[in-house]
Amino acid sequence: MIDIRQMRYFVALAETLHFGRAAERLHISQPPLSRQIAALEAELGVTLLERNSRQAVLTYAGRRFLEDARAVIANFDQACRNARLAEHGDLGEISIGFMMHAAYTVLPGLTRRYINAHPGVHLELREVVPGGLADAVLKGRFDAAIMFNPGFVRGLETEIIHHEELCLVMPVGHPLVGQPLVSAKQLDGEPLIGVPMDVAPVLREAITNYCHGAGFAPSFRLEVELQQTIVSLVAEKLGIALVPQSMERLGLPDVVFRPLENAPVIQHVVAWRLGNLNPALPPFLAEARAGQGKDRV
Amino acid sequence: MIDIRQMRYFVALAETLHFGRAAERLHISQPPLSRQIAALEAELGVTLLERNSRQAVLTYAGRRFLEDARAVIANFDQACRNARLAEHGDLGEISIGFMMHAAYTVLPGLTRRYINAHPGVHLELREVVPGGLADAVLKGRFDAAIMFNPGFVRGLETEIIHHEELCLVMPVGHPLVGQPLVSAKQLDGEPLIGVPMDVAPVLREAITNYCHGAGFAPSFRLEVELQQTIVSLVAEKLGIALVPQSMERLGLPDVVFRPLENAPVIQHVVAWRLGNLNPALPPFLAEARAGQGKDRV
DNA sequence: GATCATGATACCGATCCGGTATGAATTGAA
DNA sequence: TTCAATTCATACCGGATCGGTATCATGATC
Repeated sequence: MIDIRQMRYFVALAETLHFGRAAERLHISQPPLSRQIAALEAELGVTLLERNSRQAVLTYAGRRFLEDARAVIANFDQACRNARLAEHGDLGEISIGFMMHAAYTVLPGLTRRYINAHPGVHLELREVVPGGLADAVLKGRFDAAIMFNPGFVRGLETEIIHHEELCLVMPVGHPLVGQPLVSAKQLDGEPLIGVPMDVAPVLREAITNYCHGAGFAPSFRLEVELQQTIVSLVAEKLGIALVPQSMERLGLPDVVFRPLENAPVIQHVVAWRLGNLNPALPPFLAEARAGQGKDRV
Repeated sequence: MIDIRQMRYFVALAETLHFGRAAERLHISQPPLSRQIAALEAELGVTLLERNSRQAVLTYAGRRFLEDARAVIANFDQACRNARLAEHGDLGEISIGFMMHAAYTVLPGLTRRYINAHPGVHLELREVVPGGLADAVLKGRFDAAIMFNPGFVRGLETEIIHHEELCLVMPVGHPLVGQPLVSAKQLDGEPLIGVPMDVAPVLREAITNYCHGAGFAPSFRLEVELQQTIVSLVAEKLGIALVPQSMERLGLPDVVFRPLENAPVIQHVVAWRLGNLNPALPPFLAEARAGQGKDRV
């Protein structure tokens, strides 16, 4: 059977057109080279070189085979290298699901560092609503997710990589704008805008608990999915809202942000399925940990 | 050293995930397969499959290596097939130079038949003025040429594949239009349009000889390179011309074609350099010969 | 706990590989 | 013309590798 080694021998010979020198380059002696080339030609049923005892010259078929053999050898070696890279997570693919809010916090820096450190890995980023993320990771839809901390979920590993306080956002002209620091009690009776329970349960619960701690139940007038939409609706004087601090960076006009007394802290975690063997995952998690603090805005 | 055979073994194993069945498919027994896979993993330094004695499952690196190995094996086999095809001229490339006039006679049918019969051959067609064609073939610029018969040229092989008579072309209203058959003598004194000597010496000489045979020297009023330009100029009443019969097919208006008494016969040949080893050449020459007669218009 | 299935290991004969020595053919110079 | 040199092919040998048979180790299943 024809062998990749015979191809290597042939390429060396075709590039030198001299059995002796080609053998030297291959670190073998000349007779085995002659024998392997003869065997290759016999097995192919094709004359690759004309030898007239003073020089060797490629036939047309030999010229063609030289081109093809070079490509085959390159692919072969690359395949072996790829296997080694893949084992250490330096080659492959990884899919990350993230809540859209992460696009304003940890995601940009994390992805930039990761693709720089692991250029061979194909990174698939998919933004989804936070509610279904844990389930998607457990089902294998994503290798990892960036989301609000869901607490303990069976089979799901999480690690906190970022945290930020919620703050109050109001339209300009709102009575509370005068306060440099707003307390929970002052929110009683204010119409709130927030995310639906099924979209971002963690965030919603944090707000609810904050209000309950002050002795009242929040009244949500409007529910929309995206944080930036919430801020826009606040600008339209449709209510006030508790949003992560980082939303201030959006720079939307006609709104004012104020810190809250004993503000609820919202945690971002990276989450992955216990037992996920994708070798590209540990390096990703390592980058996520390493970014703690750096990714703060 | 890692070997293409080990890749084949691995692919068979990865596709069955069962050492026994994979060995059966490979027509070997199970122990050598186990040994070769172990050797492959050792040489790669990579675990390709996890075996827990009840089933084997690919690792991530193994999955990657499977894809790569499939591609390598396909390329490898294709390279061997290509070598065999190339030897018989069924794969490769061939460059053909042709005088533009051939585009109205033998070339269309010839190229159609050739590419149908040898779909693996890349055919390069280049139209050039006939004058330099023999030289271009001798210098290796073309593997073959379609041209007027240049007679004997050292180192050049030729074979006649087509012949046609010259005829007279005149503008409508010319005195000779009344004649159903024109003799050479009647051309004496007529202003002629023809090709320059360096562009198509064979054609030019044939016309000159024809006139000399009738006892006069032709007077060329205009010289242009292309036959169809000649006919166009005839239509403009700038002179008359002797052109190959096939030019009548162009269907240019305001001109009349008339046969000549003892008309000069112009031969098309296929020409190639003696000793050209391009394996795609003999099949091309065979098609050129086979087309004799068929390519007549 | 016995049986069955599966892959790994041990060993053996045949084959293949590469090395050394040598032969055959052609070239170039004396 | 002849001799030396170069170059590739052939013959033969020891070692490595391959595949085959027999057998073992390990779980899973009943």
